[in-house]
Amino acid sequence: MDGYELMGRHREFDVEKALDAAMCVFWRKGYEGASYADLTQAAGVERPALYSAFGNKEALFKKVLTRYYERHLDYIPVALQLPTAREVAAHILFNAIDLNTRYPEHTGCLGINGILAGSDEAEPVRLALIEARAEGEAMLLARFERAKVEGDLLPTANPDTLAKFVLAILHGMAVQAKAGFSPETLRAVAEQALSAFPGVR
Amino acid sequence: MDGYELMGRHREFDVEKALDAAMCVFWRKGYEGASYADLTQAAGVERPALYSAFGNKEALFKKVLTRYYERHLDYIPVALQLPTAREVAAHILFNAIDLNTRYPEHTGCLGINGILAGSDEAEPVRLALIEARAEGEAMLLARFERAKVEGDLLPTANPDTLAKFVLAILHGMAVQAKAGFSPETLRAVAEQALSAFPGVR
DNA sequence: ATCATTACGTAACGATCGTTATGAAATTTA
DNA sequence: TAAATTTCATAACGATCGTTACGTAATGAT
Repeated sequence: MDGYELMGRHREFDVEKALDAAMCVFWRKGYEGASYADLTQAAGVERPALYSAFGNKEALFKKVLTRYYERHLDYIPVALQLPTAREVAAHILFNAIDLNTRYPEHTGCLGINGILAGSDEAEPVRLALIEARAEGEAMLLARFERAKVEGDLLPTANPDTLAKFVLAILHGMAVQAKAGFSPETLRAVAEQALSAFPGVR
Repeated sequence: MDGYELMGRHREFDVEKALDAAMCVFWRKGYEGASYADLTQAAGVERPALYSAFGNKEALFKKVLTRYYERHLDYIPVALQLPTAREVAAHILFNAIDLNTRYPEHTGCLGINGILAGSDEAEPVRLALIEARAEGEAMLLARFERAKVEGDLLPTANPDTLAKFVLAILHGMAVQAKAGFSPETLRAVAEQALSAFPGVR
């Protein structure tokens, strides 16, 4: 299908750039806090153009969410391949700090910012965010279970609790980043958390 | 002023019950996710009655927030009076778990649920929530500094980092409660966090 | 009993929400 | 060059948002 030219007028805006613009808006304001006026203005595109390219607001958000995981949470699969559970946890925490504070105009985590509260209409999106979060937890749990088999986690360690603990810190730092915490401050929090991580120091 | 009867028609609804009803709605849906239709329906009161009693939506939310701190976060001042820093942290974490999971229809923490994202119009409320969070942190920090003076925190301990770490867990558990975590699961997370707490075991 | 004052329910306000009908402009196909 | 197809910008849709006139009912003060 490559090189095949569709009949009809060509799209005049860059779909990738429009998605990135929408991501910034959703990241800062959450799903419901972001209006279509915000989205079209950020993308520099009229309303019907966004609809024809991505569908409605919910569909657009889900595309953005997928993009967010691919483009900004790509450090997670990388972290999961590190040799020890402790290194995995440290890598995830420190990269999250960078992500949560890198862009001053949209701090915290896109995947968490919309997960807490909203109207009933936004419930499907909240559930999607909850599910995405759970998938990340499942991956981390699987990695910690492997670590137990491989011996770099003690037999007394509980991989499930450990995964949930690391993610609790992750979510807590996302909240604190939204409250204006600096990366240096968050780093101290992460290191304190890692001191609770079982295994050789 | 007690027993003094104001001129004019008497209020027919219970202000306290209306505030509690509004609290439930804000707790579940956040500030922006809660509509005035939701609030009036929950309170069983017509719109102008809410306005005349509490002012506009923002003023109502702030009254509810104050009430939330008084009625549901009252375990914090209690915790701060416990003899050791470790007991303070444990008391706060375990009571937060109970609060975050006690009401299935509005899980998590009212003070956190509205703190992450919203439209520009909701920014004043977000800032108020951020400030309230910071006040709690300041109280915990002061308590940990006292603990260092009193010797139940080692001289090498960093009270500021420790306070922020405990609150990171607190915020993280609020997110996880919103994601459906059971109190038992959250308790395991909290205990894992406490294992990172310096001092005698 | 009359007036002043407050709360009540109804009903509506302008603004914004997400969404879409519509016709002109642009491009490929034939 | 004419037909087919797609995108474009304008403009509007109905619904809901937070907020408030407005007229009536109820109470305290005189």
